[in-house]
Amino acid sequence: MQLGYLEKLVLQYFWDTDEADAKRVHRELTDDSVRTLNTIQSTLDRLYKKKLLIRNKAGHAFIYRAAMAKNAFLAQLMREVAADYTDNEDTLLAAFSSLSAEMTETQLQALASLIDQRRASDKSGK
Amino acid sequence: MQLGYLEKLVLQYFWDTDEADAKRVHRELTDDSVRTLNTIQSTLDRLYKKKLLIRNKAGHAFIYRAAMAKNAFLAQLMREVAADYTDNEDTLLAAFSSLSAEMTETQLQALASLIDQRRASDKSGK
DNA sequence: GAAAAAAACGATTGACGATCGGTTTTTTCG
DNA sequence: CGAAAAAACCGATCGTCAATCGTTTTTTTC
Repeated sequence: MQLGYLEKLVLQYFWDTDEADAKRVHRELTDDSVRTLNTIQSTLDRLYKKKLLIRNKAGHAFIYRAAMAKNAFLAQLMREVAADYTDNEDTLLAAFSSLSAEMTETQLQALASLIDQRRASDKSGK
Repeated sequence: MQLGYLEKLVLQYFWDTDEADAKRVHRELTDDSVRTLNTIQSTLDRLYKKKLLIRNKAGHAFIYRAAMAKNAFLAQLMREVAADYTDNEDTLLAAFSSLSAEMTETQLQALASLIDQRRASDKSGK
């Protein structure tokens, strides 16, 4: 999923803000009037068509909100990236391996405990 | 680092093949004559300018080779992606967290041991 | 030095994001 | 209801960038 500058900006906006209509996004995201409301509208529509935003017609205008959590999106994105360069199925591990190759001991430690946590909660949550 | 279809294809080629000149890449990567040697040359040049390929003039022609290992490249790519959507500095952890959220217990286990390994070798290697 | 090979230059085409102007549809309200 | 305001929709333009080659220039090689 390849996004442009403004698309990223708007998407990030919705990770901080629960929901908003075009007008609000425009007001809160664009300092002066560098961009028309129309531009924001187009961007919202593009993001909607890409399934990155959800929208509901609330009376008059569309109210948008993020279709998925930031973390889920990041994960998807990274899986895509990895898949783009790796034939085999276990992309995820390959990706992790690549990344961990450049982590410091401290980071590795943090990561290890993060994994422990996840595993523990998976077990109890099941 | 945004790459096009052919660029990816060529880059992957160099992860399998130590070195090659344009002619060889063309011969081995393009079935019929869907593409001109010239097209390959342009692509090689673009990848070179993007620092993804190294080249040396060996007598007559340029000999290209991958500038970095596949894993290092993947890692860089993912760090970029993560940085694109995360303000804070600890992008790497955020990325990992996102990805691990969708891993199975088995994968988590594999990852955990992978990390142990890395930490162990870091310690002994120092 | 002339032919052959490779590199460099640059033009064209096709995607796609950003940006709006204009038009149509929907709402609102006096 | 009917007009004005708001929002959605349509589609055009511009900029960037990959893909693809033709052409020209530079190097090599005999």
